[in-house]
Amino acid sequence: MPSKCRQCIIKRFNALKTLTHDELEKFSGHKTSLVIKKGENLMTEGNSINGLYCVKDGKGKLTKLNTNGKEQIIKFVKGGDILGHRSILSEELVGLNAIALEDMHVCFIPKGDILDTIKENNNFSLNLMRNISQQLNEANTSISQMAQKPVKDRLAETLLHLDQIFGVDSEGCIDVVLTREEIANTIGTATESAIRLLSNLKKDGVIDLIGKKIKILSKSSLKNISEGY
Amino acid sequence: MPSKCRQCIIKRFNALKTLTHDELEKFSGHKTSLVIKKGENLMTEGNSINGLYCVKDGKGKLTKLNTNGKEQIIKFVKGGDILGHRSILSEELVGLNAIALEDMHVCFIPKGDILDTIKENNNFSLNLMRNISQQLNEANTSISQMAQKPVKDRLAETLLHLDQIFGVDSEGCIDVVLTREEIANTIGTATESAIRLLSNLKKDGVIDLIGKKIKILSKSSLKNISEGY
DNA sequence: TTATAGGTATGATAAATATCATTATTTTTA
DNA sequence: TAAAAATAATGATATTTATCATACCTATAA
Repeated sequence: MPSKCRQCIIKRFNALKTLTHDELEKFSGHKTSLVIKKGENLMTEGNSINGLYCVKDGKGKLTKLNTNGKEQIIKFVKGGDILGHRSILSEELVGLNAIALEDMHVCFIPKGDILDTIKENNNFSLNLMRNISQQLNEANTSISQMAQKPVKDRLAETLLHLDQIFGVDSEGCIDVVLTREEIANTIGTATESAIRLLSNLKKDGVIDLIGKKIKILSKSSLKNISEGY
Repeated sequence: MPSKCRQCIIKRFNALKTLTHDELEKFSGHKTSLVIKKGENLMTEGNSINGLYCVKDGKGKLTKLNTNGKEQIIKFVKGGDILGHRSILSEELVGLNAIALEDMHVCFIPKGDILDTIKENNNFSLNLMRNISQQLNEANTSISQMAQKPVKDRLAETLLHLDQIFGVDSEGCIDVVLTREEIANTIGTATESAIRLLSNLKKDGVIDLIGKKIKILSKSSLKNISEGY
């Protein structure tokens, strides 16, 4: 049985925090809870959806398939993130794939409820807008880095970014499991190149590699590398 | 003397089209008209502003300065574009430089008026959100292309994009004057590489180079090249 | 357990791209 | 207008990155 939105801890971390008691009750009544198994798609490029997804827990990746068939990872998501905002603004199709990196719990809130709330609750609109706007800002930074930084710098940048998003586990490793290919698809390089550069960073004592897990040994070194030193 | 917002043709092309007669009158009364000379900054990375800019005419570029001091062009702007939305959503600093590629006429509308309108006019909010959301979508596509396409493909893509944004002049050339360095800073490559690739495209009869101006001779060829063929 | 597959690692080589150098051309300034 | 500065073009070379080949793990299933 799905829990109440009012009791959901996640609502504190996103635009939902501006909702009134009544608005939360309405969402609760209309929402659908779903489980996305590791490897499954929550959203698929080119499909249409009719509402917002609110991620309760689990980790995922947002990807784009290139004309050459290669996957580009655009962004990582986790609990508290809201997906599918484009569907409530226009009839346009979904632009990205959302794929679970581990089992995810997600709530789906239908478009109608969201649009009603946008009309009635000004703070909700502003928060949603702020969220999209911040994503745009991050995307712009990303464009600049992809265009101008060499692969080594982008890898360093990405490791710091993953650390910041997902934190570390009890062993001090970045708390997300990615294949080398996924790392390569994030920084935009060949898998072999990503592997080679990771090995170099390990040889230089900047990181440690424990199976697929990555442990950052020196953030300051990574920061320097990411800036070209 | 500044003209009335109500009479401004530009308002038809952006979120301002949703404004009521009274709202337009209010904007008219509070707005500032300004002229940005070629090469001058309308916004500067790291500064703060307190309102929205609405571009009446003229062309500009949005850029980001990298840690290595290199300019990355993120987006081109022209009449009808709205800049500075982040300033009305949060106190955060401007993330991009807006620089005039030719003399621009711009109106500045103070934050207060915009926020009032967002509260009162739901369609205005939705349109603004839609605008930002579309920019995010374009940015995501851009990340993917920067990360995965070779320079030649990105150049072809960019030429088609410039044609689409700015159209052509009476001679059939893309109607914007960019230096080779600016083209290089758009696609993320060295100026010499951009020059070389442009020369190749000319040799292959895909484009013509007339001074700084570029004339597309075969859109379909460019499209193919942009997709890796 | 052994086979099998998917992922990781590393070397050799090829291709793409940057850098440096030099000359031409255009634009700006005095 | 001539001189200076900025931009454009092109060659030679160095560096970065991709591709191909192969070997090595590690998890999973027969």
